[in-house]
Amino acid sequence: MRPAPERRRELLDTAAEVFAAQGYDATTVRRIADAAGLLAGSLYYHFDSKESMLDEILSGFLDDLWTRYDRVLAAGLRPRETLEALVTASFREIDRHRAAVAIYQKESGRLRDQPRFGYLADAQRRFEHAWLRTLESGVAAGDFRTDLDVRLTYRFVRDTVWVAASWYRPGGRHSPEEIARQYLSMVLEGIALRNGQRARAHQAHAPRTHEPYE
Amino acid sequence: MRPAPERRRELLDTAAEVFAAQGYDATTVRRIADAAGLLAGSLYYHFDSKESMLDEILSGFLDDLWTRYDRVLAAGLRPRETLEALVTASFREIDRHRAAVAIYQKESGRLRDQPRFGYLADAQRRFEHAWLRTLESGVAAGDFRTDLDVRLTYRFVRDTVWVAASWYRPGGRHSPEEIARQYLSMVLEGIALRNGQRARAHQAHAPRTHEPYE
Amino acid sequence: MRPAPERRRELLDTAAEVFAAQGYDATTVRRIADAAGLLAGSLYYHFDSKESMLDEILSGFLDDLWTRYDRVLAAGLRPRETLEALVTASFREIDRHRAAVAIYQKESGRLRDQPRFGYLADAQRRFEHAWLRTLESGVAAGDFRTDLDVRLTYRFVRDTVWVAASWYRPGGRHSPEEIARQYLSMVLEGIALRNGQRARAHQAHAPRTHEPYE
Amino acid sequence: MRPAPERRRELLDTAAEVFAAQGYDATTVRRIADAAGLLAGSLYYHFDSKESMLDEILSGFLDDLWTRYDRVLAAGLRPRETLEALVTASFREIDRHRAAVAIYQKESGRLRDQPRFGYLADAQRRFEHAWLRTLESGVAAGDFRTDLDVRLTYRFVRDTVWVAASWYRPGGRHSPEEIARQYLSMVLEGIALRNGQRARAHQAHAPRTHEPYE
DNA sequence: CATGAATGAGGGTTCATTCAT
DNA sequence: GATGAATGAACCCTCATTCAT
Repeated sequence: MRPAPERRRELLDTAAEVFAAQGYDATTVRRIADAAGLLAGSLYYHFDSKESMLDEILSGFLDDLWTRYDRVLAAGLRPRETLEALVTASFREIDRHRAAVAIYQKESGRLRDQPRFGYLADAQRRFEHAWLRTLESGVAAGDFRTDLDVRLTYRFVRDTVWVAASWYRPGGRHSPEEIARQYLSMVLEGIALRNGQRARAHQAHAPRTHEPYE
Repeated sequence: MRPAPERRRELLDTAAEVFAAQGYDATTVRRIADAAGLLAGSLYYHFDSKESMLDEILSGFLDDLWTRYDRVLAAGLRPRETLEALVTASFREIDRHRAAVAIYQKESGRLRDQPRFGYLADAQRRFEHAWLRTLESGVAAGDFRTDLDVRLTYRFVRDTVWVAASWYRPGGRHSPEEIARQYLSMVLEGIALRNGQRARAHQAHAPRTHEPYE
Repeated sequence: MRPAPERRRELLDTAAEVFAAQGYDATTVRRIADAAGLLAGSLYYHFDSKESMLDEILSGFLDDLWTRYDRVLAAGLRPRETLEALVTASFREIDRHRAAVAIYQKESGRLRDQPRFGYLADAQRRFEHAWLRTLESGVAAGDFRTDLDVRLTYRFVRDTVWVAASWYRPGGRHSPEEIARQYLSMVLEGIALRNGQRARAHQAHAPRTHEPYE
Repeated sequence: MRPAPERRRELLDTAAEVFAAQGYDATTVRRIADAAGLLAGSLYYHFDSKESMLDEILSGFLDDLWTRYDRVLAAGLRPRETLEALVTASFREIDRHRAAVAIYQKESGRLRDQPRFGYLADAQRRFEHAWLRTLESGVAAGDFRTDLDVRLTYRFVRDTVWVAASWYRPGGRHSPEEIARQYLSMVLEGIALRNGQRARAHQAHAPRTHEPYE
């Protein structure tokens, strides 16, 4: 078994694309091989199994994601800034790992229960913890509204961000940062127009002056 | 013919539950049969195929949904009220058809291309049209912010609502109306705290005095 | 279990028709039931199994056939007259039991080996014996050519007659007797034109003056 | 790609043998696989479906057959010689494609209606046309008797030849040419003994001096 | 590294048959 | 006599996986 990590990456990217488009179960190993330009059996020189491809795709994505999240969480920002930073990091991750995110969205619910994919449940717990802490300390700090159910808010923000992977196409009109900004504006300020909204809204569009993470 | 349609409904509900939990492709017909307490082959007395079960589940849900949406859209409400009504109707639909909504979320992307499921693409177009019109006339009427990309807003609102099906459990702590109210409050006002927020937020919780639709 | 032998016969005729058209294995019990205007399960009030229908159809036909053949064979005719009588009896049987004959042609080869259908092998042996004896004594008596392989001739005559069931339609242009006459003329005299042929051929068409059998 | 086509041919021959013995519908894919010495699923590496095996078997046979028939029909022989040549070609084809012919006999009636096997109906029409023309011009030329119904004669000759596939075993006592000769003798001259028959019959057995076709 | 051919487990589906009503 | 619903065995076919070349 030689190295050739680039070929591996290539094949993995192809697989991720097909998994994302067809769903993991509906994807045959042959379809991946077709897309990659070799025969089904040949994939087994590079990977142990179809499942291990999925595994590698998902864990690769989560590793990247946590690297960034951890940097944000360790930066000691104020709650609202933390939230903004996490959302922005998420959209950047969607940009880099679109297929993996889409797969994660669709399949993680069921995979979580299998021992091999236990790390998905772990990741979810860490997500929940990070977000809840951020929101709760934001409420305590007067950054966020106090009248909302925090769990509901958590789900709202979380889902709101990740589903974007289902329609986002890298290289499209909006950069990930631009999308993050608009999403943050909606999540934080709402979509309803109010007195003085225009001023605040304009702020939301203003170029960020610092980007402490990544 | 006697109580045939009820049995059909029973089996369909069981199937929907399993499809939602495992994904359509990962679900074997035997598993559905197990859950329903009969043998795999017996399902074919009631249905033509696994696919036709899926079809019936999805189209049943969409029919119900459009019945309600159409009532709302025909009511001649102001844009913001229309949006509130649509979101509320959606959460009620999630409450009644949780499994179907979850399936729709996960599978419709891929099914859309098959002739048999062409109605999924149609439905999506009608959704888009209804929502975009509501948002655009809301912007024109001064109900909604003018600085947001309308398509982005559309996706934001749409996804935000429907993903809820992935965690919602009927009969849980919050009624669909209660969840709708909190979501609407977040979507419309945002989660950030501002001057005078408390008053408005309180309003969001106030009991609705009229429910013109459904 | 009450009598109702007419219903039985009706159903059996329907079954025979479908078996003949589709082949026994390709015929589903449900198709027979459809054609007979009842539900598949209801057939089992009348018959033990699909196979027993087939059995009854085939043995019914063979019983009839042997009744006639035996009468012919017992009549003490000269070999050539015996042959003519057997062929004529066969075409009459094709007329009365067209479907059964067609089924017999297609399926008997395979059924013969099953214990339940052992009588098919018996029948074939009796056929062979009757025909070979007729042909051999015909050769000895100077009725038939001496230069032909008798077994080959037997197969030639036998098949030549029975395959007709595959295209024969009762109530068509030609009566069974008419067809028998033409076939006999071809089998006995050949299709080639020869000196004095016209006279003999005409004879073949002449009305039979006696019909000792049937 | 190396010796792939040979394996295909091997498997196809095996399948044809089993189809011929058991009937297409009564034959399970597994049985074919058993006879070929591999597992049922492995057949699908070589063929799309059970039906496509049948298709290939039948169309392969018909292609071969028409190649020979066309050569005969294009040779410009006299009607009687044409008939002799066609019958001889048929028996040679039975020798080479015994199983396929038997399958054709048993199944073509039902298959004809399926779009995929439409070529069976075409073939039948071409057969009919070729034979009828030969017989009719033979009648006109004084080769064949004028007192016979031509359609009946056509069926007589056609069936007479092809059913032989149900009992013929390649490598048996008689060569296909020998069988053809005896059949032709019976069909043309009849089996009845007549004045001067012996001379003509002897001719029928005489070695052919020329074989212009094949 | 890749191919071609095969394996073996299972999946969707069909269908003869049963039986309470 | 017939129906509606179910059984259970088997069938065709798919697909992840293996392995000699």
